[in-house]
Amino acid sequence: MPELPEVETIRLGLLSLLPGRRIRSVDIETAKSFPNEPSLTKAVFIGAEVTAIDRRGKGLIIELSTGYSLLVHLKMTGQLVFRQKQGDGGFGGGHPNDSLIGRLPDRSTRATVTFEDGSHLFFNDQRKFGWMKLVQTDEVLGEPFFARLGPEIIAPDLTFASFEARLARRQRTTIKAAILDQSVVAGVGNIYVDEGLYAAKIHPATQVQDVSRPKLKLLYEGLREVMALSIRLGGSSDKNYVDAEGNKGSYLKFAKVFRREGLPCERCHTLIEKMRVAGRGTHYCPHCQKLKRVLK
DNA sequence: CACTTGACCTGTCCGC
DNA sequence: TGCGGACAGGTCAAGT
Repeated sequence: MPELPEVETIRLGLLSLLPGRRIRSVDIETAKSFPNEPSLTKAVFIGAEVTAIDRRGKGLIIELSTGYSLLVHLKMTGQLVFRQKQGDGGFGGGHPNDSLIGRLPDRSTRATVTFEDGSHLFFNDQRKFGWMKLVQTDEVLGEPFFARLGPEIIAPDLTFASFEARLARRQRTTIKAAILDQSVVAGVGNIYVDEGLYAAKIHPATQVQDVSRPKLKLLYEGLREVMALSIRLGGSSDKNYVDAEGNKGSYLKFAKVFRREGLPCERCHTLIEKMRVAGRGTHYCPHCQKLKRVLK
């Protein structure tokens, strides 16, 4: 899915589009994608006004005037796309190559929210891993997904000392697996963990306990910089990701290793390689990111 | 307990 | 062209 920068880009888009709009109806095509009881949906969703849009880790929180919030997790292939009117093609904005999708709803549309003014919010999700669910606003952070999350990797008050201390809970696994663990820090996924490890010159399969303190500091700084840059660029569009208006993000043009296997490293010109770490496709420079093991 | 591996789905791409 | 298998931005339950 969308990782933190993609979800944040969607949040910013929705923030300029949804607050103040009142929900007229919802059309659920795939029950798995929006499994709330119809009676609850009718009571707290239909007729509600959107009051705020928040984000925690890779999860979105659409706050409603009824004291409930619509939580959304896009997982791997989810999209939340707003259209003023049904049938808008999405190709008319002057950026014809920036849109991945045409008329909506389409084959991957799992639910459609219609507002009083006739505009729509489409929840598309090819693989059906994503979900939307209604929860009382004051209980959102107690939801299992949110309750487990560590601090935001981009939080201004996340210090290096805190980052290091949280990683210490995962000494005997790979640094890549530890960073992907959302309970350690929230928001980093498979693209940005590879980019951050490249920035810090750490081999992704290094045991956490074998990463030196200076390198850990570089990783902390690298992850935060990469996230900030990607938010500025509207995120990464590899396949499915689009923002709230259906447009792609451009971060991948600046990626140093992700999906660049076989291409030269910008630092040393060694060819980028791909391997499997923590069950995920992993991109790295075999020269800049050497595997080091501390023998005891 | 800490850690790893499948499962959840659909679609696409690659080798035979 | 068809078919099988691997793989895809994420989590979670069930294994060891």
